Amino acid sequence: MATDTSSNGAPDRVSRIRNGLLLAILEHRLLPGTKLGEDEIGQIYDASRTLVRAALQQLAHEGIVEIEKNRGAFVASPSPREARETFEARCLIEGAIVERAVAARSETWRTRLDDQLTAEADAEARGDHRAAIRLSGEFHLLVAEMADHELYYSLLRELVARTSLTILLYRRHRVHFCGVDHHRLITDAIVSGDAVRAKALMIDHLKEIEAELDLSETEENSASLADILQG
Amino acid sequence: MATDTSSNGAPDRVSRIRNGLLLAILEHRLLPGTKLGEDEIGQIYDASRTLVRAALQQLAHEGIVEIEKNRGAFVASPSPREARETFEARCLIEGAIVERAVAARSETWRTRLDDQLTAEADAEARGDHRAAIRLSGEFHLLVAEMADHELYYSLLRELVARTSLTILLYRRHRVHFCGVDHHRLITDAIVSGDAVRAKALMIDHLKEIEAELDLSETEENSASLADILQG
DNA sequence: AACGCGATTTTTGTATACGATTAGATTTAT
DNA sequence: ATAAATCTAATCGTATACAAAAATCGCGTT
Repeated sequence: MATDTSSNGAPDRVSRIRNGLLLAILEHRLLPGTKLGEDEIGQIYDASRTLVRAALQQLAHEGIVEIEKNRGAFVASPSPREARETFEARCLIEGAIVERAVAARSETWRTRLDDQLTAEADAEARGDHRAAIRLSGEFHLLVAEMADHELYYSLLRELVARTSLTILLYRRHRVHFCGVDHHRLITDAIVSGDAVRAKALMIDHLKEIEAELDLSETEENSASLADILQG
Repeated sequence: MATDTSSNGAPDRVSRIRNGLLLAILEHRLLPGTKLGEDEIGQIYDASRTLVRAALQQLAHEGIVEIEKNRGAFVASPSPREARETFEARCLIEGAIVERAVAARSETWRTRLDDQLTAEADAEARGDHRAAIRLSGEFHLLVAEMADHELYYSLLRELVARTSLTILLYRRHRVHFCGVDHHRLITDAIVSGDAVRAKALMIDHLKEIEAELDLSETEENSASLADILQG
């Protein structure tokens, strides 16, 4: 399941840059709002600004990076509204995905899901938060891969990345139960063929993550600033 | 509801190129498979290849243009599989959209929907197929705008564009009932507040369009070519 | 010491140049 | 005459150069 644009084996240079940045964002090594200077990135990956720009524009279209005209690219900071919309879309799409995943269940997939859960548990057990947060997203993508629906898969990949940023910005408590146990339950329902239960569990799982966030409207800072200082 | 990337009033040059190409594709003036040479487009819009490339890459990410390495950009030709996935995704997303649209109904929106239907009927009446096909898609986008969900809106915009290409490639009969009457029924259900009926009508409408297409697997041309010539 | 203004430096936007790849035409050999 | 091979023209991939905008710093004023 290559993430490169062109499906030939050649991992073109812009995909290398894109994937490097994406991984750093997904693992929370690059935080929302971080400036992504073209020259700076170019030096790191030994590429010209032309290629860096292409990579940044791809990420911008995926909603993971924001480009401000004449100011440059930054790691995106989804607004509370965008966050809510992302979760709503995920419930909708992942609901459809699990139904398809149940239909596609097999021994092979059971093994892959098990391996995934093991990897997640391992990362959490040894306190590797960066791997844990990344693997947590990868579970959802694995289910999407099962569903054998290219469009749903690519949509979800973007949504998962945005969710990662959202959690970082809005979570209430420092630690976040990445939900390996939830993932376990969902997996059980899928492999046992219980589509209704699997769907319900998946949606509950997503809603629970959303509930752990504080998405109250901090109405666009600047506008409220006057009110706050007046009150 | 600007379609430009940067939401400031300045319609940057790459958006102009992008929108020009998109409109031509949506109105079926550019057909699937058409080569989109960088220099050629650059001369038309009086822009350098740098800007043209940016526009083409945007359209590629939206699935409306396909870029083949070292060969250039072409108007996309969705495969039957991609076509089916597009329709499935539209049913899912537009189902959610109409429910939200019903919740948002008002006199103002009733008027805008009416105007839209009038414009569609007009275009069909005077035989302006290009406008008709474009307006037909715009109806769905208007409902999405009602739903007040930025993410759903932008997803649907891509799906509608892909649908336009799909219809052109796979429709059975030359003429296609663009479905102003369907749109009328959906509108009635929305303004009357009948969410269940509106959703059912919308999904039926989409399934009917899909049913008018011939999406049988014509197995990837090249692979079958050998078989055909041997037989 | 704080603020505002202007020069300098950095960074982005766009065009263009050059090497690499592909497609098409012409030639050559079977 | 057909098919393979080679050459040529057109097109893409990438780097770089230059212009324009923004950010930074330093200076002088209050």
